[in-house]
Amino acid sequence: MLADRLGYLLKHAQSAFAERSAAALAPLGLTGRELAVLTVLGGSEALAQQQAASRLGVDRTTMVALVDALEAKGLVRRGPDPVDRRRNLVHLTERGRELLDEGSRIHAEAERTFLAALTADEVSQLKSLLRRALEVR
Amino acid sequence: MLADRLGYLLKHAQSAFAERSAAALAPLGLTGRELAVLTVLGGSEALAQQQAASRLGVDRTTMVALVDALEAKGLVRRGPDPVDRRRNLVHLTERGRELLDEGSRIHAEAERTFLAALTADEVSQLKSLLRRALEVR
DNA sequence: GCTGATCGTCAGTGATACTGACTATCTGTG
DNA sequence: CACAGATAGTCAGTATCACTGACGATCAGC
Repeated sequence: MLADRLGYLLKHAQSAFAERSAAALAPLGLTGRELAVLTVLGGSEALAQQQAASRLGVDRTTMVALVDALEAKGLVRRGPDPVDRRRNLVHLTERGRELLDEGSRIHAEAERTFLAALTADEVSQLKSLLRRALEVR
Repeated sequence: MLADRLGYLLKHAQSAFAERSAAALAPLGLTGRELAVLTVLGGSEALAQQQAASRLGVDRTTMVALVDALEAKGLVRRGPDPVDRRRNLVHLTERGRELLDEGSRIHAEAERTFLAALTADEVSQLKSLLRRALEVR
């Protein structure tokens, strides 16, 4: 049975949610990936591109284009790392933090509607199961 | 927190599992997508390409290349549909059914090792939650 | 002060999926 | 029966995405 196969379920859940989330974020001019970068950068201190990339699980060459796009929109700015000049520290701008807040709100809302068939308990169960499956590797 | 975001969890679970499953299937000369096609075709009667595509959730133009590859490997064969000559009915060959059986075994095994951190109950819980989230749309 | 490693960047590549157009065929209407 | 519109499979072109390999700049250890 196809619908019992993990690969099928994950792939379709992922793509369906990505589509819904992209549509919800479009009015902000943000993609889901860009919001994810803002989220990573929203922590206490600025990160080098590579650090941001590894937290996000993307390649450092992919991060270049993501930061390019965000910088072009004025949401982040690259700055030199005083202690290691190979690195760019990426900071959120004020506008970047605004969009991060607004985007997070929208993302949470998209999650709720996507998982409308599940109770709040089941949602956290689902996330916890996925997290545990991922943590092992 | 990034690891709480559904999109992040789904994307990484999907790609990690796809990678593992592809590696496990490689000795058979099959990709995960090809095995999925064989699975869909493994039902009681032959399907037209479009029917197979919609059950799999892929585009009909994508199915063309998938069937091309499987036919080149001798695992399926295209035949005319006697009642609608626009359609190709796609049948499993004997070898195709052998590889479907072997591939299903390997896929199940890959699923078990991928979800090794979860109990059997939790695995079916996870699948059932994903299935319910998908069924709504 | 050298050697090897790391960071950001860029060009090129491969996989994936889609759109649009085309042919052949079917279906329904008159 | 004839014709219009819809559908199946195919193909070319395009967009996205992520990766590899290379490069210059910089760092760290001996």
